[in-house]
Amino acid sequence: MPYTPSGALTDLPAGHPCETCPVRPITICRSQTPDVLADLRRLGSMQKLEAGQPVFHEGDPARRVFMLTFGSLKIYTLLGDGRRQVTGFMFPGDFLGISLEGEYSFTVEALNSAELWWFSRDAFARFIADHPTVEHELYRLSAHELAAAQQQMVLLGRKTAAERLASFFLDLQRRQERVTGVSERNVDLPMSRLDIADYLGLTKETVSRMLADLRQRGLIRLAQQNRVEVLDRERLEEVAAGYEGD
Amino acid sequence: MPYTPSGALTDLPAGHPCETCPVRPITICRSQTPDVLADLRRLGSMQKLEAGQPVFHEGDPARRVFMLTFGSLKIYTLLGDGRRQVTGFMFPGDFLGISLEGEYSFTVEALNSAELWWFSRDAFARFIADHPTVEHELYRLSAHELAAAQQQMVLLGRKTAAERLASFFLDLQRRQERVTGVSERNVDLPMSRLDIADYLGLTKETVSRMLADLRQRGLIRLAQQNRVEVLDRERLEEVAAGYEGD
DNA sequence: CGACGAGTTGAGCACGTTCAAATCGAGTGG
DNA sequence: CCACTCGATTTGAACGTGCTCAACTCGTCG
Repeated sequence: MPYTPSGALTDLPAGHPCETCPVRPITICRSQTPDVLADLRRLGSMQKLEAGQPVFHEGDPARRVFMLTFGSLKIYTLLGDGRRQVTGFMFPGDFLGISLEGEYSFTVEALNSAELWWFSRDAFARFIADHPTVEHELYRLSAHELAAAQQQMVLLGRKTAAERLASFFLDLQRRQERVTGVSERNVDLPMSRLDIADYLGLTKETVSRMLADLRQRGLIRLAQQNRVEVLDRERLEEVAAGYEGD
Repeated sequence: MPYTPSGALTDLPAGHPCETCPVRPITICRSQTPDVLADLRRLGSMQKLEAGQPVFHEGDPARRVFMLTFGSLKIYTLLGDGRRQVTGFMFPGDFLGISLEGEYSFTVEALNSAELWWFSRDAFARFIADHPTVEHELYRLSAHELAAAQQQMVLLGRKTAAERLASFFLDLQRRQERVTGVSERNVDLPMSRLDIADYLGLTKETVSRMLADLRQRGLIRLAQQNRVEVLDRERLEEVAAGYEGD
């Protein structure tokens, strides 16, 4: 159940402001014109992935740049003893691997059937050279990423478990809105409870419990196991922002 | 006790690789040549700050770009009920406010006597237009920032209190090395215990306790209240990375 | 229908918090 | 030079949120 048809990149409404991007790797947003994107595709190759397959691992030499066109990915890093932090999820239209390091500093894995295009570093650099607006766009977007990363630090450093869940659903909702272009009360969860837990700095048990809690408080409904319906967005926003009846 | 003389920017050794930047706002590193920096200064105005004075507040219209030349700053955001997350510290050479949002999304305050240069958005844009290498540099640096932000997410989401402290000291040490160009066992702490706590997602009491813990284990020494000496860097690295005797 | 993995629920525990008191340290005035 | 003050830091004890470990349920696929 991915969010968008595979024609996502050209079909998407242009000029979305990206004001409230949730945390994710560098993204070239919907503001690229179709012909620029067509140029880009010509330089790359397509790759299909099944759920659980890696795009690359932490420590691999960073030779390629990726653009996700279908499905969703998770990004994570591991600590010595196996503790895991998911640092982001990717959706169609997102770019990956544009940090200019010698090695990837995280692992990326498909959450479901995914389709992505890859480019050699050189080809991508040539593309940027041919399209001078792109560099600025990349820079602009990475600034957005950074703002989103700061929001995630606030979440991880200072929010309670329930607040983290609330923030997460609202972020996902906003993001799906940007990808699909339509506002939806239903939010798809292509990731497992464990992935959510590792993203929010919790355990899967706590995620489960807080989900039940938000449900009992009438803020959300579990339409299916992997789909949440936001029933009271306003109150959910309050919870997410740390305003409560306290 | 700031880290560097006020001539920092031109005096700094050129070409530092910035490989392991700790979390901080966008920085134009030491790789800028002195004449480029002189050009930049010509466009801006200098501003002095005392400890505790704000540079700007969350929500202020983002009209200016700043470059810190002396002293240090802290960056934070507040939750509705006063909970605070410090998302970064800034040191001489760091840039601030280059995200292209309409409003600053965080508050910045001086930790001690500081000196910074500011530029109107327009002037800074003109500067970038005149120096085409800078855009690329900015983009490169924000990619580094993002990598550092991801590291901080791992810290906040998955590390224990002791591991957070260890990571923090090592980050600060690396950063002071980059600023001063010399390797030092002593690490200055221009921020209060509360600032450290709010940066690491802890309380000031826990910071104090874990400091005592690391001291008792012979990994650090408290030279003064605001200066830590790293006694056993290797073991401290192990603690920071989450490898322990477990 | 049975088996397996993912998700939920429950009980006890632990790490870090909270609240309170003691100590330290820098600055001020006698 | 020392006494005093005030804030920052450290230390202590009780508490609580979220974790751990275990049992149970659900959904999916053979």
